[in-house]
Amino acid sequence: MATHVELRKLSKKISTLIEEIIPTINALSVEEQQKRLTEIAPELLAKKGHQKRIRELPPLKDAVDGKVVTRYAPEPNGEMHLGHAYTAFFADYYAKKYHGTFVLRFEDTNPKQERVEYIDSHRQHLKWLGLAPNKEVIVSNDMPIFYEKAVELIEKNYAYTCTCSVDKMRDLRGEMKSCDHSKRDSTDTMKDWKKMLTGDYKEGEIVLRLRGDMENTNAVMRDPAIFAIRLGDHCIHGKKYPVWPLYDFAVAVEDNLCGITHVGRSAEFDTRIELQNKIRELLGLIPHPDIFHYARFNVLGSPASKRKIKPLVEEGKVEGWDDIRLVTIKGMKRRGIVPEAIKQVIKEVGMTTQPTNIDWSLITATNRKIIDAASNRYFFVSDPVVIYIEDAPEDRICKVPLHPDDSTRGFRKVKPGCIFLITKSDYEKMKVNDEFRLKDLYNVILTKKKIPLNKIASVKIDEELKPFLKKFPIHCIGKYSGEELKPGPKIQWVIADAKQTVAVEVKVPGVLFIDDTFNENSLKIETGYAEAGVAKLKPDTIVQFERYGFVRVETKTKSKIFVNLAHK
RNA sequence: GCCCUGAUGGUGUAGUUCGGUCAAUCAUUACAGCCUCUCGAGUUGUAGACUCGGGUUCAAAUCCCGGUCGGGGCGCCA
Repeated sequence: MATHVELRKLSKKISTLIEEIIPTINALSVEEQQKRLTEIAPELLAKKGHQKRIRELPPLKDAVDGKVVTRYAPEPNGEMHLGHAYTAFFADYYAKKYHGTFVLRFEDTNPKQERVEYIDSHRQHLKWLGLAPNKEVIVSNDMPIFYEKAVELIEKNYAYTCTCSVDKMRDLRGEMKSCDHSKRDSTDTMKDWKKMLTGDYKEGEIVLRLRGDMENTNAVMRDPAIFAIRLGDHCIHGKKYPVWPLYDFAVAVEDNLCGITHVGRSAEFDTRIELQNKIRELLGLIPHPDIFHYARFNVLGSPASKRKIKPLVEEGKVEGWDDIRLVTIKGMKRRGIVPEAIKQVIKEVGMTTQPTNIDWSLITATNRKIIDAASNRYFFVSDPVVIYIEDAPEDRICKVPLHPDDSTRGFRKVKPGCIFLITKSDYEKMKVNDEFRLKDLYNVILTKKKIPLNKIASVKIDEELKPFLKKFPIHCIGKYSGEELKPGPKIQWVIADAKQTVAVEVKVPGVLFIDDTFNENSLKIETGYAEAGVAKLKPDTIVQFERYGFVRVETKTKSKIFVNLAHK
């Protein structure tokens, strides 16, 4: 009926017919029904094909190919996090989609907050993410223009200076009443404005207000301040400018200067559109950009806001802004989340207008699929236990592929002896007489548990090995039981020899917050040994420790290598 | 308090503009099978949702009215 509109008039008759015929059909057996259907309409029997689609973001309103200008406009007052990446991604995505321009704009109009290092940090992280602005703008460089526009508003009497306190003004705005200053004319305002610029007023004593509408239901329209005195040292301009534009004024003018056609931003700004449009109208700076909104983007247990992270950094509850539990770009990079995964997740979540609380599993699952094919495999034994293998074949070389699905990546070769390290949890699961396989090597039957090596007469241990073996209190004995590959547990191992292993320390990230309370156990350190090849890996390499997880190499010292667990 | 905004499985999304193809998409998650010399990847299957109450209609996730709940704003922050 969706396609055959003409049938809709007959809908009553049709439903009657349907009801009449249903009992007849139901009386038939399933086979019978299938047979009949094949005769009448075989296409209905075909299974609906499930296609994996690549999700595309919705088209932009009024977008003209080649003319779209988007922006990512962070304030350089903190580290870039997932929320920033979200905005930057859309700006980049739509600029590319419509062959337009992506502007990176630093909104550095609060001298006390901004830092040059953050400007740099945003640039670098964008690059790392593969988001490429075509143009960069630093808002504070346009201060002369802002002053010019302020004078224009004052001359037209669209603005007035006001010395009311913040508290008083808050009350007045609540009551929808103007203050006495609003009655002053443009000559008085101009005098004050000049005094503001020459330093005759102190910080906090006076602001320039827009003549808005004190009775507007949208409270931001009630004579908002648009310029204020700020005497701090600006990171680029020092003390050159005593008076600074406030957010809405700066954005309204700057969007026009940059020729921005489409703005994506998070929904907390939606009430400001009216104000920014009004400012532009008063100054004749038309057209307005189109705004598309999306809601805040949260990761469950990992706050993104500076407000929440800063205390953690200061109290030392996290290692810094690049802590691997955080969703700062730095942190995710260190953890081993790759740019493509971040972008895929952002695209998948899309531009919903309701606040989202995505789970880390969405990020880790996406990341895992991307890095799986590119990550070499290594054996790692955490919390090791020593096992001595009786009758172990001597003088053999073990050759293991670096990747199970891609032999072109090469192999790692080791010469095993008869003493190995295996993971304690594997050991604990096994009983005496259980058979298991040292993966890629041979089968072993566990013969004795908890036997110190020096109590076994048949074991001869190199003097050289003794100090190394002392570190492991639990020992056990196994017996070689053939080469044949058969079902059953296959466990990872490394050779018990300081020269053929490397000590590894793994940082294991957990969830930072559980129901809004800080999780004291959110970071765990695990130690163990990996095969020697791991020692040669360069920092920033991502590999998989088999049956353990994907890890990113962080740093190394002569005797130890430090890695971060990205995820299982 | 006033003003925006939103509500689809545990989580994230598609579908809502313009009612019928929705017996609701894709993914994540959990479990199981296959495959695999990893507990990874791949693959197959199973589980799980239209916020509630009314209304309109032959037909409502979709339209209308009311309730509930969530998020945000009301700065000399951005």
